[in-house]
Amino acid sequence: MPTSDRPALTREAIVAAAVAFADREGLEALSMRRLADEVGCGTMSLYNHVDDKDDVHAAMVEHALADRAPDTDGLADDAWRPRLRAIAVDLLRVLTEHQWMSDLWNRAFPGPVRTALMEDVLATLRRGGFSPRMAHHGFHAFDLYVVGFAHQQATFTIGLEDPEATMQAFLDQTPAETHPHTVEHVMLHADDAVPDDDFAFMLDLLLDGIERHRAED
Amino acid sequence: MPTSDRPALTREAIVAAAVAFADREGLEALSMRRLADEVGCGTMSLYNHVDDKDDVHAAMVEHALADRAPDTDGLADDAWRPRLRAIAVDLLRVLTEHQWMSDLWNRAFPGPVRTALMEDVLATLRRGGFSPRMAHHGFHAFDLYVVGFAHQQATFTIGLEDPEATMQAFLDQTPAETHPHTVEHVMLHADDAVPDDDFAFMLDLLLDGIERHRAED
DNA sequence: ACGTACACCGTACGTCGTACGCTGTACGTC
DNA sequence: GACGTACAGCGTACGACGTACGGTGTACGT
Repeated sequence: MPTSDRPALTREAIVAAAVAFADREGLEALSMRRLADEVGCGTMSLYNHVDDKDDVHAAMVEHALADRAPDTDGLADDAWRPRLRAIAVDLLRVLTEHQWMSDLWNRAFPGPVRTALMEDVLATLRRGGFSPRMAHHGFHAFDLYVVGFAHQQATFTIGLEDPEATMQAFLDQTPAETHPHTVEHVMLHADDAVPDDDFAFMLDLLLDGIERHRAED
Repeated sequence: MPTSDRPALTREAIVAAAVAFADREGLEALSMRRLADEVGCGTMSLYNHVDDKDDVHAAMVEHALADRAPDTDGLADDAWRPRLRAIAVDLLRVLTEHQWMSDLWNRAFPGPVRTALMEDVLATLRRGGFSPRMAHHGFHAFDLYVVGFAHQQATFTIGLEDPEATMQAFLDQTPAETHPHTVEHVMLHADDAVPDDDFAFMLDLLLDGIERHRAED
């Protein structure tokens, strides 16, 4: 059992493998045994670099969130609206690239990377002229919107193995006579496949709403 | 092994027991074995009335959602704003009474009760003068807000076994010099324990935002 | 040359969801 | 009454899971 001549087991390597695996096979397929196979080590060897599965989850969020790169070049410090928009669009990109992230968002303990994002949003609001109380509300609304949207997208797009059949099953159980508006709604989903439109609408709803309260408290 | 002289095993009884158990011990503590113990039958007997665990989850959501009772008495059909507000407040009540629901919301296949809620919200918007497209957007924003808020509340209030210590651990790892706004934000959480304020703020943000788009498309 | 520390991992325990097949009762048909 | 069938209930078993524990070997400070 040589301990050298192997690439050396690292926390970073483990977490990166976990992210890659979850991207490929989904979060619920990720077990400590499969992760060890992926890394190429015994199952229990993982525990030399990781506390437990929750620790892996938290580290995965941090790892994936690390390539966040909001495009705020040339934006003034107090240009809170375009800044928040850039942060939101970029965050949605990361959340979309890693479908498992929204699941973990509220479960995993926030690390430094997530905290930096938090500070970023809050600082943007405060520099934009919002009071601490309004920045508080704005932050929560922002978080809710972006992550919630990504979560819905993830569960509806990927969570279902056969979206077409699932939608048909849903329509079969909701007669148009008693649920005309629901059927109409589902049809809108079937027609245009543009969730980008939804996201932009909700984001503007949020930003517009916040702006109206900028002077308060 | 008498099959009678026992209260008779029913799908309803199983689901009700599952809801009660999850309310008491949490969703992750709910296993098919423990549920069987709760009901007072063998584990596999459950499967005579239930497809699998996912089926139990979906039925739990339907069961809990069934005592929804929005206070819309005396409200005009086209009074969409107070109607939506009443629906939201009532839905939040149900989601708060059953902390596990927001977890299952996007996972469980929607049954007739959930569909009725959907139809209720959409009909309210359409009767209020919104176009199909705007009702579509409004519905999603509504869903996102209410369930997302409940989800955050549930994971932060109950998900943590020791909220006090967890918050302190978070503060310990985020120095005030580098993250002044984050610390400020967390302090606001510690000071006033009024999430009602947060919910009302976000709900009005949403309703105000929607109202501005009532004439469109 | 020896002691210690520690990365690695084989084994094992208690849990999970559920497939399978056996039981015994209830009931429709003569 | 006798018999056949259907079906609710459940004991057992299988393959997964997270992870506690203890052994084993290498590397390194002395």
